[in-house]
Amino acid sequence: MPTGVALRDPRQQLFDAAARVLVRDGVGELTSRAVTAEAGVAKGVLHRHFADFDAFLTELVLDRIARIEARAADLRDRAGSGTVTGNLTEALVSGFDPVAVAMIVLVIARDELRTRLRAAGTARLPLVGEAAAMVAGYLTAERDLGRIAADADVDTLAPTLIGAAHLRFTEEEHGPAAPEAVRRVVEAVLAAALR
Amino acid sequence: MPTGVALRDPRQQLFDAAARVLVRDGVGELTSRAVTAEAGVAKGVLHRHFADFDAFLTELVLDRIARIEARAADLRDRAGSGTVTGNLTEALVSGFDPVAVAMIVLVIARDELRTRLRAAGTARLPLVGEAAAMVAGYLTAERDLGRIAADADVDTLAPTLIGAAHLRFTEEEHGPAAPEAVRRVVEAVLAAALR
DNA sequence: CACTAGAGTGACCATGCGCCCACTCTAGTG
DNA sequence: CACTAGAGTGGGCGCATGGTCACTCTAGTG
Repeated sequence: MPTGVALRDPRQQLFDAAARVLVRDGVGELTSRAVTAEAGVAKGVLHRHFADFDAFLTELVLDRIARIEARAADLRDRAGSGTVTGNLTEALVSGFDPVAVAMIVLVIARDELRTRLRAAGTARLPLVGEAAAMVAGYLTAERDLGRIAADADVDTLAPTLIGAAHLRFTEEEHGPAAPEAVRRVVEAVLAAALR
Repeated sequence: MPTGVALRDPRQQLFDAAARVLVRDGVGELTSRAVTAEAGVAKGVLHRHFADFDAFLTELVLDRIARIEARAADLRDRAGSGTVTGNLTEALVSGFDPVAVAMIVLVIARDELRTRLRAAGTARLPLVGEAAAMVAGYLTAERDLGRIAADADVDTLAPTLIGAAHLRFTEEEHGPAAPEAVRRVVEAVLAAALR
């Protein structure tokens, strides 16, 4: 069924399809065929818009990173209001949604992807690194406001929170957020800093 | 070059070869061909000793879990001597060696593997779950000895420590242990419990 | 209204995977 | 010393993957 009609935003359409496949079927099923089929387009579309499949995946991850960065401002604006524990729990729960977790798993699983992402300027483990920076920024703001201990080691606390929360979600196997468990983790890590 | 001579412990030989390939070349290169080539045996050997490749991988992970469990007793025996922080740092650094990290990455990457491992009775994320149980046991012992706060939430602290430490190593990309970073994580998480 | 540049299509290709199995060799048996 | 059960070998099969490209259709142009 050949069509000459242009798709609307084929790149984003493919990104969304890939996210659906990833969350629904897992990394093992994330193939170029599965993505294009899910998007309802021919295989050729992907290769017209991306150099190769790994380039597509790289841009997919970078696209998600951009969204996380957009949310970073939100968390930082919360500094000073509500409770530190509550703000962090909410940010971690909403930040590590099933798609974000699947994306992290994807990066872990695909060796090649890490190389390309590093070439794209995203050092360390992407998504996690961005998320840690976001949390560190918030914690610094709270510290400046005197709401957490002045000697709190922000640069250690941030990746610790992310790591522990990340594991929680990985363990849950892409399941729905478990805010209670995340809140306990946040409380445990910040217990000393909050006094 | 056909040989009828029996190999010595071909299963363990293949396990070791797989670990080498995994650490050296990454998950993407861990194929049945690569493993048997690394072991210096023909492809057929693997299929004589294991039903299929995923069964081999499953047993590989279970083999590593057994080693971790064997080390659990060591950590628990340390309760009461040295420092809590030091004991945990050492256990986490030696426990999350490159092979263990690669093994966790392998489990994350292979959807099929998780299903099989669960069927084998290993619930949650294997290796991580075992390690958390090990740390929880140690922390409980220290709490009974009065060396950490009586109200410390051991069951939250343990997976938090594992998660944060795990991320450290994943970020480092199978690199050598970074005891300093791990020690800071341990101190941050236990700061309140140690008062 | 003829023309064309651009976008989507899908049969096809090479590659590499897990797996099979006819075969060879050896060590043990009586 | 003939026989055989068992273990290791490796060419090759079927399949799914990522990638190619001659083709078709459409929207826009002068």
